[in-house]
Amino acid sequence: MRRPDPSGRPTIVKIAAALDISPSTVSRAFTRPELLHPDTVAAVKAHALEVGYVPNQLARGLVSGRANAIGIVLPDIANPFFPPLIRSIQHTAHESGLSVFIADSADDAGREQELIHDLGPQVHGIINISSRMASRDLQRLAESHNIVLINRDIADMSRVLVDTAPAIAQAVEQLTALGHHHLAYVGGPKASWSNASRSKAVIDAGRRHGVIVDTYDTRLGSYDEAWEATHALVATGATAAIAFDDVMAHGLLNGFAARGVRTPEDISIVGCDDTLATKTQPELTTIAANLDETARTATNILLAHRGRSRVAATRGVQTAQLLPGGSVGPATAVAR
Amino acid sequence: MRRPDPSGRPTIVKIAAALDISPSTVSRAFTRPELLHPDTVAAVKAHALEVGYVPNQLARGLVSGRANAIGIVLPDIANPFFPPLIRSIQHTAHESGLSVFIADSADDAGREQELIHDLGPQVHGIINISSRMASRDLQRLAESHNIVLINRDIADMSRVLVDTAPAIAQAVEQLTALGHHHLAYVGGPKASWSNASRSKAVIDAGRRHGVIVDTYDTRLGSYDEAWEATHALVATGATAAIAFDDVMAHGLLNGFAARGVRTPEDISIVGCDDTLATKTQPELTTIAANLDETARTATNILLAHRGRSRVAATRGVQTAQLLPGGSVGPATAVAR
DNA sequence: CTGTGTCGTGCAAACGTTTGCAAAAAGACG
DNA sequence: CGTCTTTTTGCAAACGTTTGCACGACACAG
Repeated sequence: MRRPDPSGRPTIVKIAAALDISPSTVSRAFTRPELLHPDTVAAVKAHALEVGYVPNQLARGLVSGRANAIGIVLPDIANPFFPPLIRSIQHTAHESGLSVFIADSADDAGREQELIHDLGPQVHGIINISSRMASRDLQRLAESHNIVLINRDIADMSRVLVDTAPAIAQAVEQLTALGHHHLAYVGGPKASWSNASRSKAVIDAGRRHGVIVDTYDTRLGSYDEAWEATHALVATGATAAIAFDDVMAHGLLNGFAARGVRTPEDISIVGCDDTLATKTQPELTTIAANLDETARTATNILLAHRGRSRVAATRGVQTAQLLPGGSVGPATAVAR
Repeated sequence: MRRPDPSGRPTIVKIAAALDISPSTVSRAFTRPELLHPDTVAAVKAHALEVGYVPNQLARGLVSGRANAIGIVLPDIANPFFPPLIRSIQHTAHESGLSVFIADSADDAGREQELIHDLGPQVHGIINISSRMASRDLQRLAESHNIVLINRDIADMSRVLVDTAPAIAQAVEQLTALGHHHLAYVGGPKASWSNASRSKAVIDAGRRHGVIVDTYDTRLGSYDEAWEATHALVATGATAAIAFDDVMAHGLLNGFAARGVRTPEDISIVGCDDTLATKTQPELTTIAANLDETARTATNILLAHRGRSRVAATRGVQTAQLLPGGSVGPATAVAR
């Protein structure tokens, strides 16, 4: 057969030959050293280091049935909410010797499904963040894949959720106390669980405090859409806006500013996810949880089941906190 | 041996058995359909679709010597410069049926080396963005790996560079024409080629136009460092600042604002990379290239050599453009 | 008909590991 | 020193593909 480069990468077999022992022994020196004589392990490791041996994960995964890798599937890498999660997942996985695939579905549920499907055989499992897929499609995929969801709540599937409801309730309460009687929720991506859950939290809290809550839906939840929404918002008389995330809050901030509406004097703004809160002027009041922990939890759910056939359904909840900034102030009369 | 689930994923062998043909034929139906009778191909594909067959990339990569995957290694996923590149690389790779590994080195050259080393056997090649490694270490790695660098210029290695020098020269010229005689360059990450090259471009252009150029070095090139730098900057009498990137430009903008220095009335600011230019107030004047194309070029260099043993050294250059915003204005006398 | 191609398919080896089982070596004990 | 354990090692099969080679079938020319 093909012999690409005769002196290719060192393999277990070559090391075994050089040391005049069996390949199994070399293999075990790395995977089950406690089974071997310490001297043997030392000799193997020394030689391996010398020749620069790196275990071939493909062969490893092939025989053991599952690769030493996990996948991340998400709607849009460029959304600042995701990169910190990715980083944290990758670091956690790396500690266990796993590599990480990344796949961006461009906000397309069909593509998302395809990516999970294609990634399936080469990974131990997949962390699917802010999935846009239909629940039944996810459940079907979960029959043949280890899937852990982040910010998507589906019964019988493993998931880690950031619960923003308490902090949103707190924000609404504070706004009410400051004299705001008319709030607006500026919504994010349609198919997003986070959006549905935040929207509901604002409406519920508004109802409890007897204030008006308008809801502005957007398609993608982008900065530009939020910017544009300010046009409609100024006309309603709302004195405070809660945005789906910080990117949109930022869009509101700048959109209002462009229309001569000052924050927080004329309008109060609350963001979410703390992706750029301290970088705006004024600094955003926002709502956020510890994403590092969210990511680690999700990754560990996946890793806990290495070897086991199926990941048992788990539900992890992370509670977000209200982080006061300078974008909230007392209500004032506004042109309506 | 281990038989985890008797009726596991469909394989080529099972399909072959079901259709009463040889596994080779099934394999060829996917990889070399032109060798087969069209009817055979159709039958195989139909059956494969029905049972939900997905080729096992591990086995595939094992026998063919290289995996159907590439890796991305970079210093910090959370830096907004990278995600668009990642997305573009992943999409391009996906079109060729390749998956993408992501690895974040946390700005640590040692870790970067380790990640490339570990990823090596499971990928066809690695795109190393803004590498922090020493040149000789990279060159040594390149002996045993297909590596394409982005924003790192090393002879005899494949690389794609964003050339900001012409646009920086143009910016300096414009600033000079507006009466600025004292510029500052606020530098980014120490080990970054982009930083070295931008710094040099500012200094060279300043010299040509006979203006003073101060250089402020930072360790990481962060927003906060830029913010802090404004303290020192206001004392020097510089009337314009060119920042390593938009994140730092943003830090300058807000840092100056906090000190009562207005942009562009009191200070002009030029950013780089166009990661958030339109989202600041005023909008940043910035310098940027088409990252999509950069990413695609790098990916294609890697893909062009599938099967070939080694990727030939290539040098691609993308020229960045000056994008006028509202953060540059005429020079005014400033307290010095 | 026989010889020569061409096309479609099958055989079997190989890729680099892991791992169940069994054999060999080394200690323990009387 | 035998015998019995325990520790350490080796053998060989298996994972799911790809691919060099060869064989059979069929077509067409001579």
